[in-house]
Amino acid sequence: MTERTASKAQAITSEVRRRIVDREWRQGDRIPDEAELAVEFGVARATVNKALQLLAEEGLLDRKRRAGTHVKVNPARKATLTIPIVREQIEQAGMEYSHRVVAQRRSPLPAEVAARMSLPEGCALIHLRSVHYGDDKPFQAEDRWINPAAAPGAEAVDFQRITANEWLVRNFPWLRADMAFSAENASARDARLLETRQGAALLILQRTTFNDLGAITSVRVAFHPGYAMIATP
Amino acid sequence: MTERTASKAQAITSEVRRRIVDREWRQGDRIPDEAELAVEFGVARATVNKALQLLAEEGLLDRKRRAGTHVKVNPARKATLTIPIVREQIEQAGMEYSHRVVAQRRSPLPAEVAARMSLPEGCALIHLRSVHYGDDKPFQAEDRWINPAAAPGAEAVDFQRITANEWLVRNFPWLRADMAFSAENASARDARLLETRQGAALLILQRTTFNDLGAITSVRVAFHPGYAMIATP
DNA sequence: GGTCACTCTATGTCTAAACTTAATTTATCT
DNA sequence: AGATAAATTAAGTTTAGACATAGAGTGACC
Repeated sequence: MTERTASKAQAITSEVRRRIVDREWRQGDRIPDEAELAVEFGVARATVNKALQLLAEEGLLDRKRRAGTHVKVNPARKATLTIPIVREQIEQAGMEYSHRVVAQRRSPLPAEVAARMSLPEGCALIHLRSVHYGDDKPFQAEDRWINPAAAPGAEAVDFQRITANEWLVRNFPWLRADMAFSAENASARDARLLETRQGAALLILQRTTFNDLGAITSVRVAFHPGYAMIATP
Repeated sequence: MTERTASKAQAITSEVRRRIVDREWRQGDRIPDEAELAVEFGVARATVNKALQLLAEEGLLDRKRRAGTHVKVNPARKATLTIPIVREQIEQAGMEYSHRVVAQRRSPLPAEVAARMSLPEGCALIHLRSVHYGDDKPFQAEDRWINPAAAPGAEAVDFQRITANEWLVRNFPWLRADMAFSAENASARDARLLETRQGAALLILQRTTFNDLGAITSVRVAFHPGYAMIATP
């Protein structure tokens, strides 16, 4: 517990984590209860509680009333992905951002997208295809459907001036989102937009967001070949 | 605030989230301070604090001492990925799990992996290649390097009986992990192991874990074509 | 042996109060 | 005006105490 700037709760978190990593407390072991640890560390029980809840969220501990706190046997730990705004991501990498809207029109919703958005097939949404560039090299190609019923005002926006992502994120916070990563071989269109060869392996991010009015938008983002999405634990 | 089983803090979290989503509190707005909200909701300030900290972690609020709490302008929200144990994932999908160790031997570490593990190039680690099957269809192929210096006992384990992932996860909790998703065209070996065609787009998960003794393991997991990794917000 | 009700305990949650700290605002001085 | 110091504010953290609640353990009863 030799943290410097950390709070007491954080110091306890680190110390307990250390005991687990150093196997002083083995997988499956029951650890001392909050009251005992509070005495050991010389803090209030609420502080120990905060520390242990953190580790439970992290996936290292199992906590149950009356049964006590146990070190997880199979710590299925989590990784968090921060999905940044493309422009910020590119600018942060020291490149110059630009983007191009390839197509913007009202179109009937294809079945596959309709299912993801829980909307009837064929209903007319805004369909937007655009490419984002860093230093004029294609960075990602997005294929997006926007539901004006959940995002009123979307019809009137000029998505050449502000990207759809930015406009939506700034104006329509979502309540729920579905998200999935996969890989696809570049189609002829993907290859053309990303200036790569057809068949190249592309990382695909598929995301649909909802507010209380229904699906806001569903987007398929294709990253340029070789791109890696970093996750932090 | 009409939650049923929720705690007061959670009820406040939901209510504040609703006000943001419904744009009663717009992006950039300063919201009432903790003391005011405590009065409005009839709870202690600590309870409001807990609720707002949750929303700040969620990425919806910006909180600064003295400056107050503001609705984030660009809510760059996070998604969490739970990396499950393959066997559990396959069994949960109702399939029968099996796996095959393709190769297990001590080999000198290639430069690329050495860099990821912060170990000297050419130092001899355990190199393991295996394939995991669901109902005898290849599900993922892994290429793993294990550092016995950080995971003592690894040399003696029979990875045919227990998968490396399970053994490591059960015995060596990590402190830090690097993780990245990308897409690659299947190499001849990938194609053979995953029973697909060469060049098929594969989702690749690259992960390296560390404890206080250094890098434990570095693994490249190639998923079968078409696999999608789901993230929850 | 199995079922039921009861007890007990460790965690979950909340409160009121106090103190700490970062950051802004205001006042003061040059 | 500009720089510097002091006051103020809102969040951050901790505490002691209280009560709620899930769920494991116990024992009575059939």
